[in-house]
Amino acid sequence: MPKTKQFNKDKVLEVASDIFRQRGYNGTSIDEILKATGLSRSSLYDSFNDKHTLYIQSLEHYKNLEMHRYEITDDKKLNGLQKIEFLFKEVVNLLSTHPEDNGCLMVNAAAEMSKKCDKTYAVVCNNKESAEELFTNWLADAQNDKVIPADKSPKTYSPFLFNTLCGLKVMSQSGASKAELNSVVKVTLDALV
Amino acid sequence: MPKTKQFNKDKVLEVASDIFRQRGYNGTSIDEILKATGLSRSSLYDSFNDKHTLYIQSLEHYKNLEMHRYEITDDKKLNGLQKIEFLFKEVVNLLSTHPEDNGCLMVNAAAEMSKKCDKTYAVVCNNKESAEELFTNWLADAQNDKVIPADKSPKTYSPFLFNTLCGLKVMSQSGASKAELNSVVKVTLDALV
DNA sequence: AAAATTTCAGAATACTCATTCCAATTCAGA
DNA sequence: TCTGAATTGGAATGAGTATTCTGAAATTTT
Repeated sequence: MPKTKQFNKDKVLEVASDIFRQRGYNGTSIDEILKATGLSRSSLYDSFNDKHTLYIQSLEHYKNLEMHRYEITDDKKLNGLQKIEFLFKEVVNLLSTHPEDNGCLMVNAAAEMSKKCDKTYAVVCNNKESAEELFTNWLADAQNDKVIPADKSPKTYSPFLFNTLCGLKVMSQSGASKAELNSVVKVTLDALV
Repeated sequence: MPKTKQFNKDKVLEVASDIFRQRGYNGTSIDEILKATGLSRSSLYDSFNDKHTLYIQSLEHYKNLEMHRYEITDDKKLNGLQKIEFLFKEVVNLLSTHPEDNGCLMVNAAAEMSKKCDKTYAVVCNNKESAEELFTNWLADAQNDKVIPADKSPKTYSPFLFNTLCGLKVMSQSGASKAELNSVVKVTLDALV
């Protein structure tokens, strides 16, 4: 009997997370999200409760999407080190392809909200752990394949890789050129071998 | 004949930059700044024009202060590599001493405003260049003192160091422990030798 | 002490924002 | 086709915002 939902919740989160990414939590108005999603005010509040809930769900959606993009690298026939290299090249390409629109919602959320909102903090921490876990696995693979030395413990090098990744996202907002980002990646990868 | 200013502009910028650091540009209201500085509304608008101008001046003030803190390292009787190490240890201490209040205005500004405001972008870029210049000098010193190999070009390693620095500031907002930050620093420094 | 000129307090203005609410619309199932 | 529950558009609400303005208070120099 009920009328069916006229919109797809994931699509809405997709659009919303992109606006939050560009404009931040405090810089985004509900009206902007309504316009971008085409949703009615009532539908939005009915489905997502309030702006803050929508933000947290957008964060989670973004995190899942980004991690999924990263994990796709696993399907490629590459050794662990090559996977790491592939991921970093992809990130650099993404960051430098659209210089005017290349922020990262996770980094922005860490900067803007992490200290003010426990739920944001939880997602941000969770994202860090997931990414580091991925790196840890790839580093271990690389060791098994003897492409990186056995004494370079995956557990200590994975935070280093994640740190570089976060750095790149800030650098790209600070006027760094693609060449510079690539050079940072090269030095980082050299540190592994 | 005129009444003298009842407040010190630098002190106001000090307080304002700290609030902007904690709450971001869009998250900060003029009223909060008035309360924290004790200034009257009229005095603030008389001295700083508007919120946006105050923000840019706060950014510049913060940048100068941070760079000054970094440059103090130059006074110590250390070789280039030791100076780099000292700076990173200081940053890690600062980041982990007040876990609940350890953001960096420059990183936050890069995330929140860099793409939306040319003046913010200019300060953020300028900060990057100043920091990298400092690192370049220290790396060159270290090469002269033969503590790092001659083939590690300061020009390519200084962006790497700045990248690590930015990463640390994001990591500390993402639940990284002091031990983890230190470990990132150790790997970074190992990459230099 | 008076004058000159700034500082200051706070009311007033003119938004913008998140959220609520209600009436009108829509549509799956009987 | 009719019905009932959900969806929807958009007006209404109420709080918060940056900024302006006016007149009173303050203070240094003459």
